[in-house]
Amino acid sequence: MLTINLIREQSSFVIERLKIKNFDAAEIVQNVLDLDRRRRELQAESDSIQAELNTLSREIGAMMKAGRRDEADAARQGVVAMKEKQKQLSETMEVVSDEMQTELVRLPNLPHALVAPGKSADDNVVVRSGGTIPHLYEGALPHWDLIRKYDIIDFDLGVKITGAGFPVYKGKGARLQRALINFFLDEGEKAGYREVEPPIVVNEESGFGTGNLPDKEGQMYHIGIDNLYLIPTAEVPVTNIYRDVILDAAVLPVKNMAYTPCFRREAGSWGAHVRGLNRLHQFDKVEIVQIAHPEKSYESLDEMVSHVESLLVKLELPYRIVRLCGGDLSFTSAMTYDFEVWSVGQQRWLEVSSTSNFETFQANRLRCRFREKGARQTTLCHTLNGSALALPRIVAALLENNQTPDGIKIPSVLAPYAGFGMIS
RNA sequence: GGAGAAAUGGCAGAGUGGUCGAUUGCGGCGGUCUUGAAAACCGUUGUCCGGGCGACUGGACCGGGGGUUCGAAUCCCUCUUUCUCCGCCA
Repeated sequence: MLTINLIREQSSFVIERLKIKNFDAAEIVQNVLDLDRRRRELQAESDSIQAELNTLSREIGAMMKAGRRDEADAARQGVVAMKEKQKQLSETMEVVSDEMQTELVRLPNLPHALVAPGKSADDNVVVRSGGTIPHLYEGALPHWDLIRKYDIIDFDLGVKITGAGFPVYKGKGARLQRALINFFLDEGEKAGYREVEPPIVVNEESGFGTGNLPDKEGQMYHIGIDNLYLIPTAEVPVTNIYRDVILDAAVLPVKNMAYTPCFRREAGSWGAHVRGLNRLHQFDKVEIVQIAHPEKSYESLDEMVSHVESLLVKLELPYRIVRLCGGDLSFTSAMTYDFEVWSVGQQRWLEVSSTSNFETFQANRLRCRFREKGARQTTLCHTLNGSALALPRIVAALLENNQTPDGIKIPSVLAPYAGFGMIS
């Protein structure tokens, strides 16, 4: 959520910047400004009547104490009408304030100045690439055939137990999952992230804090009886640790990471390009999250990008890093780098990580602030997060890219974690 | 799931209808003293929303929401959470 101050002071800038996201903000901004003005008028009036009431109440108290009953009773009569008026004003103010909030929440985050204009993923900017793309050998298979051949991931079994998009990992397939999770967590720890294990169901307020509610309501599994949501990413519980928190500037940046399963309904997004492990309803992911000083948050973003990149290098996967253009940027993000690995079996890039700076957009919803030493004022933090990494597409790429006629080779960095060097 | 008790500022813990944003202690910050530190002493120390260039100033907040009252941390209703006992249980 954008701050009301920004809109008050720089409304035309807001409208201009949002054009990069192909978002026409003019009408909403105008509504917000009107409602904000009205809200402040109502508050001024309501507050002054309340101040008067408070004074009168104190006087009545003094009269009672002094035993002047008659005067007190007379004063009491006069207060009733004022009370009614005040009540109406404050109720109206509530309504106006809620309306303003509703409008404000509809505005996406402003893209950073470096974000290029653009309509779709085609306009994203490749900033770096690495690794070598392996050549297909005769008889090479896409991963959905490889997992059958070696009997390591079973989609049919998942359908039986739950439904489509909930695979069962078996034997070395399950072991490989665990190896990747441990490898990612160990690497994260070396990079200074504290591991946390958060709840994987969250309440409404947490969903709102990170911007998943109300915007992406349909993407999450909802447990109606308890009004809780299955997390689509560890970002939600981990970032919400810092909801309603005022941090000491000296502790920034705060770095946390978590492994969790993630649940996504993916309503209406099925098709030929999402076969196999490409898109699942449940998958595993290690997420890194930083709470940063506003002046240092892009340093944090760079550091996170380097960290994610180092994982791909160690896994010996061919990758590229793209900076999303305005049209591809999410509602909440100011800048996002996507990481893609080359899938030799499918002959295309697969997104395996999305690493973003949300600046104050989430922090404003979360009321996550910090204070400089000795300062009285609090300031909104910047929040960032990134996948480091999401498992399924990494597994897909590992299987496809490392297949040989004799089996699938496990990258040397993973072998000690997996306990085997080959799936055959 | 049943019965009971509780929820107050960073923490501990007073306050049961009137000037209480809230006694006090600890912690934090600033200072005096000291070669330095500790101790001691003095001062200061919540958040949010308005108004004002500013000094400053109005309002709200004692778990959340609602009610009674001229006036609520204090009384009533409701929800949530925590603790104790019982039941069930990984």
